[in-house]
Amino acid sequence: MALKLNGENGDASQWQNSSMSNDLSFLLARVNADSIASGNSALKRLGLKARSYAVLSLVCDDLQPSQRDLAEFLRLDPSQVVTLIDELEGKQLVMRQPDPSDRRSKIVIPTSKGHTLRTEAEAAIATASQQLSKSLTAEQRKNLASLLRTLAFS
Amino acid sequence: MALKLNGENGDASQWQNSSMSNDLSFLLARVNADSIASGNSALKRLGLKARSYAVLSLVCDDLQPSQRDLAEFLRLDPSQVVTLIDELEGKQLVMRQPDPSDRRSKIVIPTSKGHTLRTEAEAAIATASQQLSKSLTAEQRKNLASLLRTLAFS
DNA sequence: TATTGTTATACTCTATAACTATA
DNA sequence: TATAGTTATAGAGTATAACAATA
Repeated sequence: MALKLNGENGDASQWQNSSMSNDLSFLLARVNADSIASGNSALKRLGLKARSYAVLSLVCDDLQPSQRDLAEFLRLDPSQVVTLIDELEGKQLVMRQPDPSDRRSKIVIPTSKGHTLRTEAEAAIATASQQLSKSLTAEQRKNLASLLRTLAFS
Repeated sequence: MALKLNGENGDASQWQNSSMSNDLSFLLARVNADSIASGNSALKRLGLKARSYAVLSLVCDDLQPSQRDLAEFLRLDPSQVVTLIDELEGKQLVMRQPDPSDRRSKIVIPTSKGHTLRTEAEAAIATASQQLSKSLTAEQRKNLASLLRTLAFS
């Protein structure tokens, strides 16, 4: 074997010489893969995934988003949002409500059950996120979130 | 419509009040989605995608990885690596070479055509990455890469 | 005519199990 | 018995086009 790999992250000292370790898109992809895996794992017992948690969480803020709004914000196709809302509505976590000012559009609002589950899910995600970024100091974590937020909303 | 959205990133001032804008996993997912889209777009004319570029780039470093090594590093299933190497080999960008010390294993090495394309692809990705992170200063960009590297290799 | 939600569909990505050849 | 690569297959995720209702 050309490369000796140890542990779940392999032999970092070998790979850190690779050109990819300076590649922002690669680093994002790899860290995101780990993040989704840890998120899905943490949310499993609640019957949610990273994706459905994001929708539920957004709906539970007081933004009253339409399905279109959710699609744009979460970088999803509108048809995917249909499926996600179907799921959450089937579990009585959210409800579709026609927008009085535009009857084509449907506003998504949370149920009390949805609010409750969201609170639990938020805690589960916080723990998973803490675990994921345990190699960073609290300040570094804040800094990382701030930089990503700038990229996300620029 | 409950939320007014303008431009490709929507109305940031509205969404930045949402709970998700503090959620590391969400921020990673969204920025990664933009990164893959811009990467794929930049690589399209070269017949590559973000994924195949990562493999080619790694192979073009002098690490002589086995397919197993690539799978572990890129967080891919070994069967996915088969497909990726098949593609790259079909385009004569890389070659499979049996490992003399373990004939079960195959080392992947670049062709000169592979090296050439990798150089072009590297430039394309650099431009796309620059574009993606144009809202950050050079120092912030370095800082972001450093933080992500810590997470990726911790 | 354009847009929202919806459905259907196909395409990509990812995960699993089984097979072969080696160790 | 265990591991690397391979194959087949199914499941999840994503993208596209078309349709009904509404603007």
